[in-house]
Amino acid sequence: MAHILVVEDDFAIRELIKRNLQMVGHTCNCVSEGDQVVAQIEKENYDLIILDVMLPGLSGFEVIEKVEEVPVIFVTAKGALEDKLKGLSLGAEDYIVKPFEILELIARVGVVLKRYGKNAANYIINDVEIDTRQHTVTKSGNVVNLTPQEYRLLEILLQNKNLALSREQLLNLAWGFDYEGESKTVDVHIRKIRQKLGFEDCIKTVSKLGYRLELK
Amino acid sequence: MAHILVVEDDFAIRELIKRNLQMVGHTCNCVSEGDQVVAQIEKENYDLIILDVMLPGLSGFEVIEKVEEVPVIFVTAKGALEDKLKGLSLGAEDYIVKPFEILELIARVGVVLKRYGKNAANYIINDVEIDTRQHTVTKSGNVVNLTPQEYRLLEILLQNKNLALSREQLLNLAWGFDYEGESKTVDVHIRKIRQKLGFEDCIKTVSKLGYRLELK
DNA sequence: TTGTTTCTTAACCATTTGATAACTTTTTTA
DNA sequence: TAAAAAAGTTATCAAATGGTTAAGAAACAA
Repeated sequence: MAHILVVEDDFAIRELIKRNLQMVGHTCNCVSEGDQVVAQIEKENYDLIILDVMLPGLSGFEVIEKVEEVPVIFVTAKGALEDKLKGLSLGAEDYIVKPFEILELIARVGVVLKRYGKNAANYIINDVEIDTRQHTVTKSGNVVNLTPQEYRLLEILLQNKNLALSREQLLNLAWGFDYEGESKTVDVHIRKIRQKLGFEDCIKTVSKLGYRLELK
Repeated sequence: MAHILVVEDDFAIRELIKRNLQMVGHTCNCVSEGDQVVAQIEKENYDLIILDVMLPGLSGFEVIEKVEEVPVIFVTAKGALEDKLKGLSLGAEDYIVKPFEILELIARVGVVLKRYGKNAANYIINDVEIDTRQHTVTKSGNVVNLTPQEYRLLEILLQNKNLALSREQLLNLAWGFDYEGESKTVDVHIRKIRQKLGFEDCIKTVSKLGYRLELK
C-alpha cells in the first residue's frame, strides 16, 4: 500500500479523500496550502500526490513544477478542458473533476500506483540498498538478513528520513498503535540495525527523544 | 491502455463495465450477442474480451472456441463452479462472478493485460522450464506433474518474480479474491513446488510476510 | 457408483524472533 | 566534577513462525 499526500484547501473534501484512502489501506497526510508541499515531500517519501488545482498560495500548476519523481493526480472543481490539458502536459499522471465519485478516485489512485509500482521504491544509503518491493536489504551486494521487526523499523525510519522520531512514535509506527511495550525495545532494535547495516553514524541518537535516520 | 470488447446482454451491467473500463483509460466496444463477436474481432484488434457466459444466441463457451489469440475473462452468475472450471479449461484467462466488485474487475483486467504484455511464453530457471502456453513444466527435460493449484501458484510467482508477495496476496491471486481459506494452505503448496522443482533456494521465504521467487 | 487424485486443515517439531532484565558506557545536568 | 539519567550492549527464555507430514474431505475420472 502507498503513502499519499493530499493537497486540498476544502476541509470536507480533504477529510473525505483521506478517510477513503485510509479505508483501502493507504497511509495519508494532508496539507491545505500549495507552499507546504515541497517541505512535506522533503520530510517524507510519498508514492503519490493528490493535488487540488485551486489553492491558496501556490496554485496546483505551480506546485507540480516543483515536484519531481512523485506522480500527481490533479483534482479540480473546474471541468475546463484547458485545465485538463495543461495539467497533463505539465506531467500529471491523471486528472479528476469535482464533484467526483470517491470510487473513481480510488480506482485512479490504484492505476497510477500500479503504473509506478514498476519503478521500484528503493533506497540507497552508502553501500546499503533497500528494495521495498522485493523486501530485500543488501550491503555491498550481499544480502543482509533483517528480522521482520528490524525491517519494519527500518522502513519507518526511511519513510521519515531526516526526521527525529520519538521512541513512542516509533513504537506506534513500527509495532502498531495498540502495542503496549517498553520504549527500551526500540533501542535494542536500533542497535541491531546499526550493527547489521553499519549505520552507527547514519542513525543518530536524539538525546531524550529518540532517533533520526540522516541521509545525504 | 488496452482496447477491450465487452460481450454482455444485460444493458445495465454492460454499461457499468464499459464506463469503468473507460474511466481507467481503456477503450471499449460492446456487443450483446455471442454471434456478433467473431465479426467484431475481425473488424478490429482487441487486447481482451470480457465475456458473459449466459448469452442469447451463442453461449460464452461456444464463443471462446472461435476466439483465438485474444485473452478472455469470463463473467457469470454466482455459484456455478462447473462453469468456472469449464471456462478455465477452455482457455479463459480469468473468471469473475456476478455480482462483482467493479474494482475487482478492473484489477483482473489489469492483471491479464500485464500477463499478456510481458509474457512471451516460457521461463527457464536452472534446469526447470515452464511453458505457459502448453501448460507444461519440465525439469532436466523430464515432465514434472504439477497439480492445477500448484501450477497456478507457480504462474503467479513467475508473473511477480523477485517481488515479495504476502500470503494474502497469493491467496487472492492464485485462489481467487473470493476464496476464504487459511494462509497456511499457501505454505503447503509452496513446499510442494519447492520439492517437485528443487526450488528450495529459488523460492525465498519472506519472514512474517510471505514468499518471493528469486531469479538471476 | 468406486477408485484416484487433489486440496485443505490439523498437528507436530525445529528454528527464529523479540521483549525484557541486567549490566556497562555515555551523556546530561546540577 | 560527581551524581543521575539516558543510551548502549548482551544474554535469556517464552512465544511466534514456518517447515513438514499425514489424515480426512472434496473433486474428479472411469
